[in-house]
Amino acid sequence: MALFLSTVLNKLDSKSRVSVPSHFRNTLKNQNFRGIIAFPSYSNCSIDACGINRMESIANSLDDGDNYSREEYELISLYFSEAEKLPFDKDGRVIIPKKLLEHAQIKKNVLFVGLGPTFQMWDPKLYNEQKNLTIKIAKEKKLKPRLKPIPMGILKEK
Amino acid sequence: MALFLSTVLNKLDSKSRVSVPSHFRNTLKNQNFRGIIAFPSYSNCSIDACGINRMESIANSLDDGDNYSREEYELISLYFSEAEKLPFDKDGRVIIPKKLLEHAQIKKNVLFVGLGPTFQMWDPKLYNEQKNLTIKIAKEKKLKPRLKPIPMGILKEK
DNA sequence: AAAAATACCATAATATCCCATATAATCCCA
DNA sequence: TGGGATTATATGGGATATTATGGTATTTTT
Repeated sequence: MALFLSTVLNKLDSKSRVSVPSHFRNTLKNQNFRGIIAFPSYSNCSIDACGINRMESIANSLDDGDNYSREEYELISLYFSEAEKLPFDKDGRVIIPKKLLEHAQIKKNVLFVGLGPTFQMWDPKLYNEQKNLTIKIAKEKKLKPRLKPIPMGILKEK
Repeated sequence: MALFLSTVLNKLDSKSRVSVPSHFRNTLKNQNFRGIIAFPSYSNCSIDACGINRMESIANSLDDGDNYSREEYELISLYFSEAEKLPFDKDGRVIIPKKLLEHAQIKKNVLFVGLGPTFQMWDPKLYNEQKNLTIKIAKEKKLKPRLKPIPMGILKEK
């Protein structure tokens, strides 16, 4: 499975092109389509993206059966309708459609944010705000991720 | 499962490279990626690290289903965004990104500390302080180590 | 023909590979 | 068991390849 990690800042040029970070490209190397799938995030001002294999497996699971409630089904359908297939050029860049740029309020810089199975593209400033909010909420609610990269036992020592 | 033990001091060179201790490398030998995953520790000034298999299993559990609240999901996503995939070069070294070096205040020396399923990278001086603090607190509270020197025991405790 | 999309090229910065050496660990045989 | 020989490891530096990014040319669309 694809695993997108870390965050990288790249520039949007006058033709709405950006380099997709090379390690993201490597992660996508043996997928059925040389490029990315991108669509507006419904929960915030960012662009969601992933490789095509993920979309295909979602499509399959949509097809075979009753995995989803009606509402989920509708939501996923919406994704498909708004998703764009963005191929890499020779240098590993993609052209980001105007619609998506507007949704994410991206002008000059594109922040690629790895989220594991997917990644997002953000305006750097908006991302910082979102990130701070997430941390603030986590602190207020005393959230700890149940799944920690460091074992519970060791942390509790401190 | 990977098992990292003991403590090793290595040097950071002018290109931000360090040798990962050879026995750590051996521990990672049959993982899906020849290198390490590293991210800022959220509880102190060190770099947390592990093999990719651990991250993949976290990514999978993120993906399949409703295990998480929205806030938890966002928090875990933050970890992915701050994690770096650091491949070994031919000689078993990794390049540590500037961000991580700053977080851990590492300049010249890197202390590798095995923690069982994961390990950490420290500035030696900071590690000593942390260690002394831990010991001091343990004495004050008259804690006795319930834990055995074999980490499996430690983990099962909790 | 004009505009838009696509392919192609150039370059500076960066990361990667490759080799050389010093040090430490291991082996092997008397 | 000792101690030289051999191998593995850590670390430095130079050469090479990638990457990000800008721009120009070519094709396609309208």
